[in-house]
Amino acid sequence: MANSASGDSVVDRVVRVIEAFPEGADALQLSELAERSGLPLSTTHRLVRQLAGHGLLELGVGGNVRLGLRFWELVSRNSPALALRQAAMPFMEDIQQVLKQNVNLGVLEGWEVLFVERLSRRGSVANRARVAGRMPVHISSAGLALMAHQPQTVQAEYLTQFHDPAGKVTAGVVRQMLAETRRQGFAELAGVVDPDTWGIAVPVLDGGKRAVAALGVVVPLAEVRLQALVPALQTAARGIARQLAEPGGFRSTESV
Amino acid sequence: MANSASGDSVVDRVVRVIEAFPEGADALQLSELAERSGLPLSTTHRLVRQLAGHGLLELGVGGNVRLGLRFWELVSRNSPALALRQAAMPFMEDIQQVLKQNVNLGVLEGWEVLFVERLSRRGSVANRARVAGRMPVHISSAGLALMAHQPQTVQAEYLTQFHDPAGKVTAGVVRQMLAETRRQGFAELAGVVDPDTWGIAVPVLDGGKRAVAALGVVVPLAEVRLQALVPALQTAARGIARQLAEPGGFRSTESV
DNA sequence: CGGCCCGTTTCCATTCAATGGTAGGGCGGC
DNA sequence: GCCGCCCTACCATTGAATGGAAACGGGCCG
Repeated sequence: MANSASGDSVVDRVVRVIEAFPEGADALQLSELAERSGLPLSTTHRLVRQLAGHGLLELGVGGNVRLGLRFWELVSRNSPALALRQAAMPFMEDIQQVLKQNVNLGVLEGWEVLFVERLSRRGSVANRARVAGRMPVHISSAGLALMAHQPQTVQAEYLTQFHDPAGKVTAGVVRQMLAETRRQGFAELAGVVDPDTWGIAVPVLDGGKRAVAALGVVVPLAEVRLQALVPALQTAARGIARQLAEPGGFRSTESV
Repeated sequence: MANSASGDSVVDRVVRVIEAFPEGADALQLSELAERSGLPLSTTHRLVRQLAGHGLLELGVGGNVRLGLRFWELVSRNSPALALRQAAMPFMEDIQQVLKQNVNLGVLEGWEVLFVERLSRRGSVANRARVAGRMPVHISSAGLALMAHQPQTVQAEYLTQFHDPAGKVTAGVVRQMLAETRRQGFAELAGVVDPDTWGIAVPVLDGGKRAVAALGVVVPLAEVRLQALVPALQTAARGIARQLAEPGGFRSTESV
């Protein structure tokens, strides 16, 4: 009953608060935030007020809280995500204008794909990928493209821990999909994400042939022209890779 | 010589650290970060390690620090910036395809414009606006469009505090520009940002005729066809406004 | 090869900021 | 009008945050 009954530091708690915002929710009640973050109401209240004081959170009328523009600004302006995005955007737009369909760009984060950018025209087919959203590796073409071009050790580790909550897919199946993806140089996933759509993705490779990102499209199942599509994607991916190689470009996560 | 010699809380310090990243810098030395944030080295080191533990920062090889993808993810996925962007993107792409030039989207933050999105084709003219970057209100067409459609009280307050560091522009001149912008319904700025470019922007108005964002383009000074351009922008701006009005849409900053 | 310099990392006694239970206030619903 | 819910404010307690100092590491120069 003193400094932190739960034994975590102030930083931990701030992170808890930020992480408590569920994806897609724009505003939360203070009490709800407290519950979600697992912190006492008093503590949450104090932290929120402090963060709001810096503009990182914005306080609405009745104690409702949302993330502030300032926070987005601070974090975005130096994020590797932005650098990657900037390098890729022109190529993504080219692809999109030719195909008139969804284009997306993802990176590997944990054992999931994190989508950094998505272009979708009105009228294009549904696309589950959301900007700053995640998807499991094994049910997204971008995920397969990324994982198939990771070092063997990483792939092995991924397959070891792999577990499908639905219990439908086994690690063996995923291994085969990865092998096939690697062999082809691109990933395809028909009707998995959505019954009527086809996902296709190619890796963006760095100097060491490691995938730092994946460039993908989602097209209607009917009109798939792989012969035209894949080369276009691969060309774009090379362009992105070249752009990244330039000074100040994006480097993949090289943690300690 | 105990808890915070400088009298600021842990939250304050975390913010200081994040803010210490200068725009565009992808990695910082720990010592540099400590100096920039004005914190003792030990403290900076401890905070950085904690944040890195949560993936918000990433530690490079020799104590160099950068923002983590996870941070971008957490902050982006619920940011009003993303909501606004999502509503605006399709319209921005339309505009861009017709004009083949830069399109940008900004909001008012403090007394500056914060650019939330920018589309730029290769080959289009230079554009100072960077995503998550800022520009002064009075030297950006987006800024004028935004400020000209704020409540009178806000405009008055802005003009009162206005001060051009270069000393060239007076508040009176800005007032006139705002009036002209308001009269016309769009802002134009020729050769100010860049000598050979023309910036044009229109406000995205909410129900109360208040500008929540500004949609702008940057075109070469030579080929300006206002008659075609402005209506196109205004149409797009209305489309964005309509999209925002939908449930879950972007609401402008309504602080306490 | 050795010494030096510079930056990162670890250690630890001091102390005040963080904590959170409790109480007050305001709004809406029954 | 009464009750319940939620935000806000208060305040004694105490352990987490602090930062100077020293150890560590590695790259450069003499």
